[in-house]
Amino acid sequence: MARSGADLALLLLGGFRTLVDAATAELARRGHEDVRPVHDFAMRAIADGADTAAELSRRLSIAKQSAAKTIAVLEERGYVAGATDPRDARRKRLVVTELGFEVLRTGEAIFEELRGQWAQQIGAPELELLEKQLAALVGAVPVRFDTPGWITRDLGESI
Amino acid sequence: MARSGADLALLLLGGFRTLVDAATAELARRGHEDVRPVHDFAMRAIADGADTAAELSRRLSIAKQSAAKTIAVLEERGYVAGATDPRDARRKRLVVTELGFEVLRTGEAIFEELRGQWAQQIGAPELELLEKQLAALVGAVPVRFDTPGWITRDLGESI
DNA sequence: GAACTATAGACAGCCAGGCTGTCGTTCGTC
DNA sequence: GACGAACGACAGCCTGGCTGTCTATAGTTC
Repeated sequence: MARSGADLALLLLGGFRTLVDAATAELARRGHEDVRPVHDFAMRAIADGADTAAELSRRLSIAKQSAAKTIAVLEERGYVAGATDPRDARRKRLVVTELGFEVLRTGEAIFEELRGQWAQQIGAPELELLEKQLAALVGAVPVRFDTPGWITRDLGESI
Repeated sequence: MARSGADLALLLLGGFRTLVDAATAELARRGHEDVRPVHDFAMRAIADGADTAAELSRRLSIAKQSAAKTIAVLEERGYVAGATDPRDARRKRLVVTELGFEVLRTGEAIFEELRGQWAQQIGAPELELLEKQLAALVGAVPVRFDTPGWITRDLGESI
């Protein structure tokens, strides 16, 4: 029960953090301690066709340089591999490695479990309605990543 | 309509960001361009009795040093003033200045307006139910600030 | 085929907001 | 009076954003 609009914002943030914290912790427990939420989002985008730094930056609405930084981390940790495109020597085409896909699958499963817990608590139809209403309120506003570090840090820890 | 648990998390984050971005932008429009969400939260806590760096750090669940950093910014910008406690020379008692209170009031009004818009879109009873359900789901989990920078950055911009 | 423009990615460096570790000062208690 | 606890300050680190500048390559136009 929010007392004000600011509390509503905190509720939304709290809900997000609850999910993401739990997911990050569980993912770490299952052997992926070096994955943060941002990494999950980035890998999803890469797997989904954003296979160059420039494209990833557009997809996530972040600076090209920030995307390159994230990619460097993912490559270093073995979640993503890159090779120069034979048809365009400027591009470095990215692929998600098997290890990366494992993280994506595990993360998805964990989030699915968490969502199931929520559905149990308030009822599946109610949760669906809540999601529908939130989607309507959020509208076409895309989630961007030029936000404070603390959110993404938790993201990384939870996914 | 979320397709998965991860999408639910993104919806929550999106809702938060939508509110906070709008609030930060509006607050900047009304003359407070240097206030970020963290600052608002910190000022609320200070006004609410967390009037030393150590106490603020406990209230926000952040490191003492991080709290001190935030306080330094708030002091520098004139939103908070501090003086050594005459009864305990170790402590530096903080007070929110009139300028600080103005920001708090303005921020509150803006969030109230935004919440009103949401209530119009999905109906006031529905919004209240949504808040109630979210509160139940989030439970006793306090919002902590050791999260990725992008969330707090947006917070700062929006409140 | 040469010249021009657009795009990819790399390098350097900045900023915010977290963090740890260390330290001197002050308080309170024994 | 001595000792431990708590406060605040200083230095320095990390992450994940950012800008600016640079080179190489590609595509387009003359």
